Amino acid sequence: MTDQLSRVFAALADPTRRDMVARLTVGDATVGALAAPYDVSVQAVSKHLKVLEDAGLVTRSRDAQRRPVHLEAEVFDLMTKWIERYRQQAEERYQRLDGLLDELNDRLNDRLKDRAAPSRQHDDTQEGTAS
Amino acid sequence: MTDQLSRVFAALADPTRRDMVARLTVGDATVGALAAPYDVSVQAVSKHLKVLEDAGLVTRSRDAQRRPVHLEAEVFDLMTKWIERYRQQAEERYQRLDGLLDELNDRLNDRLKDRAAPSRQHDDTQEGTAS
DNA sequence: GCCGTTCTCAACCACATGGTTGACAACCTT
DNA sequence: AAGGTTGTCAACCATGTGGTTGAGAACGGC
Repeated sequence: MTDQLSRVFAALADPTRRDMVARLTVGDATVGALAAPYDVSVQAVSKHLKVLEDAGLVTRSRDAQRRPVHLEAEVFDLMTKWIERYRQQAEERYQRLDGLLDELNDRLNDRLKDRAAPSRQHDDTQEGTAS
Repeated sequence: MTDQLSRVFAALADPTRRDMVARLTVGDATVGALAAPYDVSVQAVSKHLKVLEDAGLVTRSRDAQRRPVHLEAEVFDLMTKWIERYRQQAEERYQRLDGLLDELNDRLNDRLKDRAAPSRQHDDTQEGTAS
């Protein structure tokens, strides 16, 4: 799971981490402050932050012993872009009522075949790489 | 990791599964067809599909031995809602240029204090639960 | 009825993940 | 200098995840 998009999704797959992100939208916070509401050790929270940091969702600076955590909003765009792209396609497809369309398509092909077109080649190059 | 949103994010944290979703936006497909491009066993793909199904991203019907897979677009909304909510907040905050604002705020408070206002209470009820 | 195709289930394995505790680095306070 | 606060790192443990292989269910074609 090396690519950034995967890391972002994985990071947000945990409710605790999602909650931390939510709380960080109102302002930076120290590790201790972030840990307070949860019933786990500070070390565990530190690990969660590392995951968020590796995903690029968060940065940690320093202020004496503290390490204020800052949310990086730009990374959200990565996800929204990916999601929007396929959500749109999926919805378009839904509204096209494919079943009917496919049937019409088959009939059309039959007619074209009748009119002396050579046998069609099956198209299997569709890849849709998700990078 | 019981809640749906977590399952959706986790499902999309895998590049192979993301690619399958991408390919499903152009139309339903059988397990075999989905497995073809990847260098893994059909069983592995079947497992991936189970994950997507448990997340509600996909449904499997049946047609003789085949099990056509269909993408459920509605679940994407769960994510977009969550993301948009916090992305907006984060961006607003970013554009407010908090550092400067906070400083101005402090100065303003100092002036108000000079003018006989009572001491302000700190607000710590902000929680941002992510359900 | 038998064979090939398509797919799932079960058992197993290597490795990642989320939690713990203990040690300690870095820093402010006194 | 000594001690408290804040946080990370390392080792460990239980559980989850993504892959494998093997067996078999369900079905169409001959």
